[in-house]
Amino acid sequence: MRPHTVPPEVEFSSGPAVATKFEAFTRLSPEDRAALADVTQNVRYVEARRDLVAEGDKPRHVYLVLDGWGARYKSLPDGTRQILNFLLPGDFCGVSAYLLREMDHSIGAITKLKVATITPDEMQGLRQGRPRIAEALRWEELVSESIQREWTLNVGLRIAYQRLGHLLVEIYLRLQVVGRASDGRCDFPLTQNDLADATSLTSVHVNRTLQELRRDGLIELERRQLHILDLERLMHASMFNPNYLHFDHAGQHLDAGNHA
Amino acid sequence: MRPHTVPPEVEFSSGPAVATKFEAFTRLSPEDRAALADVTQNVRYVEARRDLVAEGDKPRHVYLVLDGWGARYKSLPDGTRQILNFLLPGDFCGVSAYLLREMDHSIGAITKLKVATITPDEMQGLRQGRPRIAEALRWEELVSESIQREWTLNVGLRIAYQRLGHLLVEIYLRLQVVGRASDGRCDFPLTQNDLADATSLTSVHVNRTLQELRRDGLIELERRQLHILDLERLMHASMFNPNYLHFDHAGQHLDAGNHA
DNA sequence: CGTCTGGTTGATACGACTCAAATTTGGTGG
DNA sequence: CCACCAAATTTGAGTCGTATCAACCAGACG
Repeated sequence: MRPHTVPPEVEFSSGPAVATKFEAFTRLSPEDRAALADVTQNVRYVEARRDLVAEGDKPRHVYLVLDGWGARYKSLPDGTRQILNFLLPGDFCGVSAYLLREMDHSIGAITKLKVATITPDEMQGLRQGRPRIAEALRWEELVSESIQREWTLNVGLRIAYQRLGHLLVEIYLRLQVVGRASDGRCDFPLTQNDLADATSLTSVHVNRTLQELRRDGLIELERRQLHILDLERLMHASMFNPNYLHFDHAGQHLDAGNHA
Repeated sequence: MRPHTVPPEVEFSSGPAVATKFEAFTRLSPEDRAALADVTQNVRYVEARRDLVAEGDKPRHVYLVLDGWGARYKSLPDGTRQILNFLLPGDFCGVSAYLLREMDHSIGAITKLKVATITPDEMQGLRQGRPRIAEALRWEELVSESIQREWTLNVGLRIAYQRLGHLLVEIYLRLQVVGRASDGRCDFPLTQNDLADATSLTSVHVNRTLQELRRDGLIELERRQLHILDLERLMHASMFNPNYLHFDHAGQHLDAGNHA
């Protein structure tokens, strides 16, 4: 166990997260991987709790999260804030946003964030030259839309206990697919306040509900480390159906016929 | 005023909804319009309250709503249902879904639905041959993602009064952009039950909240007709910021240079 | 003319919020 | 290495928005 003076954005290792994730959809050739590595040269860091992009900005770049956690969020005039999704290592954002005049939401860093800055032109080149990556990018967008739908349902239909459980499972599975989680364990840099903003609960209620989840032997959560003690049971308790994540290698048929 | 024996899916007229909507983003050439008309030859009808596609289905076609209202929705094992978005005339669905093994949600008809069935190949052709339409399709997807985010926020952050108000405004503006609404008036085939499923309220509470909105002189709603009496005030009351709809002709720069 | 769907009303219950304060944790500097 | 501080977590008490349950009503339809 690492000393808790180490910042939470410490790297888990296991290669570039995007490539690992894309393998949940298709199989990449060495050339595909090289092309991905190519466009991720331009790195930028954002300090924890600072914004990467703000609502109202003109979208210019595509970003790829290399390390750290971010969040899409939106604020209301009355000061309330809704986290719309978390950005985890391997997640793209703003793939086509350059078509819009201005951002309709903000993106902030939860931990210190390491992102690759990619130009629309580079994306275009990637798409034209590497058809499998083009498909994987499309797939990623579909998954991200699906996640957004599931979040709508999550805040709409589930009570606090299931809602939090559902969120924990989703984060765990998404980290697992990029090689950042295993054995029920993962880094978990979110404060109870973040969880509150993501689940539309108050931090007080999040606190009490987490205690319930702990009391029921479903999770341990301390020192920014999450340990899911019984994934099956937690999934059941929170009515979690993993189908919406589409981590099912649906694009494997693309493997054949491309040896370039 | 039409007699109320006429079914709610009666056509408002004003040309193909998609083309009208795309004009909120870019300017289409006659050839663009012809290409759009070309791929919408294959028409299918779905009776009110039947499903167009069900969760678990293998996605095969792209659909374009020509007339009538539909809804994306998701059900939970406990029988509750969340409407995730409404499909209005001019809305595409499943543009890239063929990449996925199975649907993660269902799409049902609210009223009798008239949809065009488009094959992925036809979409591909449209994209390659008509760059402006390709961009408009991309724009449409971005808007639809943005709407989904706003719904997450809507059910998460707003209280019943604002939440319903917000939904009514959104629907009105979306209908307006396809020429199906004006002067604060539009068809409104949703039952209070549908509104409940869309806002994550109970139909009882929807009923009481609609009465409040009426009492405050913001809306009239009867005989499947919505009349927004004071759009400005309703928008203000529900903290409605139209930026997320991106009806701002962001793609007008594409107009020039294409005379084909 | 009975049936059905959708809308309306009333009474009661509960999940989550609010407000307020105390306690713990992690980081910082003397 | 300990004192100090800010941020995060925890606890308690009271309140409120919305759900639940249960009737009842109105118009559309066969």
